[in-house]
Amino acid sequence: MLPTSREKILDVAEARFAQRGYAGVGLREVAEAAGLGKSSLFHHFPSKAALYGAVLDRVLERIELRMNRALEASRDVRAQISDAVIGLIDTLAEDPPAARLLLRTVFEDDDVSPGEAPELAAADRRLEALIARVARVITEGIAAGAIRPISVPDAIQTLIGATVYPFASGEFGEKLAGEIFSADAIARRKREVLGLIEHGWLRPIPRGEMS
Amino acid sequence: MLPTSREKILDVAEARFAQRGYAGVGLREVAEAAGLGKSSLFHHFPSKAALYGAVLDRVLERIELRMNRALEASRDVRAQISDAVIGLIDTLAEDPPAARLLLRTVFEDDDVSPGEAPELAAADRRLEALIARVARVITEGIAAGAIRPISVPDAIQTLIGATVYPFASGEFGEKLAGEIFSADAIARRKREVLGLIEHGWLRPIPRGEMS
DNA sequence: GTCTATAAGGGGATAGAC
DNA sequence: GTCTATCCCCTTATAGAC
Repeated sequence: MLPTSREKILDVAEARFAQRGYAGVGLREVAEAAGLGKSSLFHHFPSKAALYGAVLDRVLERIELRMNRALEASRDVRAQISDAVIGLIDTLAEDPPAARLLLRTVFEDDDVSPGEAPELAAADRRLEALIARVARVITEGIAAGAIRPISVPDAIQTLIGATVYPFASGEFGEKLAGEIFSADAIARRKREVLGLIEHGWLRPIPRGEMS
Repeated sequence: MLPTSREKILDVAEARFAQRGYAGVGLREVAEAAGLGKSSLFHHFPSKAALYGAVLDRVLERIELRMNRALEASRDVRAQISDAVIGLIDTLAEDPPAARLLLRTVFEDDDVSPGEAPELAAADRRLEALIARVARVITEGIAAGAIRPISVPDAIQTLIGATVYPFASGEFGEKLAGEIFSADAIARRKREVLGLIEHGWLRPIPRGEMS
């Protein structure tokens, strides 16, 4: 079960783009790591932007698959959100370059704008649909009284920051909190986000101790 | 009060590095935007890494100044954390490229490792001291019973993700939640983070409604 | 302190042989 | 589908005139 040439290229490119960014990666480097000459890359992908788009769309597809499963269930809103967070964290943990690639993509909106390649436009649509779905669930949760009346877009931004960023934080994160992708760190991240959503950080003030 | 040549260069470089990243920015672009020829840049900064380090250290200095003021006060731990969050958000809001520059720096640990230039090493030390200070406050808060027994490093990662990332999210963030640096958006971000710390997202279940 | 000129190398992308 | 060779542009950095 050797990977096809195309998948091998995508694997290599995902790791390189995540580590060094769009501008920092040369196609020569990608091609040779995949066992090809530089020019042969252009037979599989017509441009650097198209390659990046294909890498990005594949990552988003994996996340979409897992999160949609959590959000499809017609259960309690709390459980939907919890499972979506768990699904997102698990996907990011199984594909270490993914988190950094996603955040880099957000930052590099010049080089990887949807107009640069059709693959980038496809990834853009996929992400937009996923976010719309999460927004709908939170909005319904507020309407049903299960969630405080928070700002939904701001809540989604917090969710991204609290789940995606730590898995993208590399050496900095490891120095701060130890191995990022260890089973323990993954479990701690789930507890951190779920606990924060449910209770916040502060300890409830026991009855009779109100000042 | 025209900026000195050095400060003008730093202003231009901060904006460019934040927008396109370390590898994506050419010194020619920076020099000409600052009104110099490319080679003249090397008179002020001996290398690209040194310039980046100077930019980064200046950003961290501003953040340190504001956060230390919030953390120095010998008040209630809750107030220290709230004021530190508010100070961090205000600093990021007053210096729009800062958030993106900081997160890019975390990601680009290859190009901007402390060994590349003394300015980068200085920035590294500054950041380390700031984080240690925040960690101390949270740890004391837990010991005093004001904060739930959370993992301190994970809490700091969440704090970074929930405060820095949204101000770095650029076009993506604007599409999701509107203008990032409007007074309203800044106020909403403060409410979001402080509310999350204090209560979480979920609505407390009213008495007698426990299932 | 700024400039021109140059060095030495890498970038993305294309043409055409095999 | 992979290769070699090539095009043209940009990169960091240095040398030396003014």
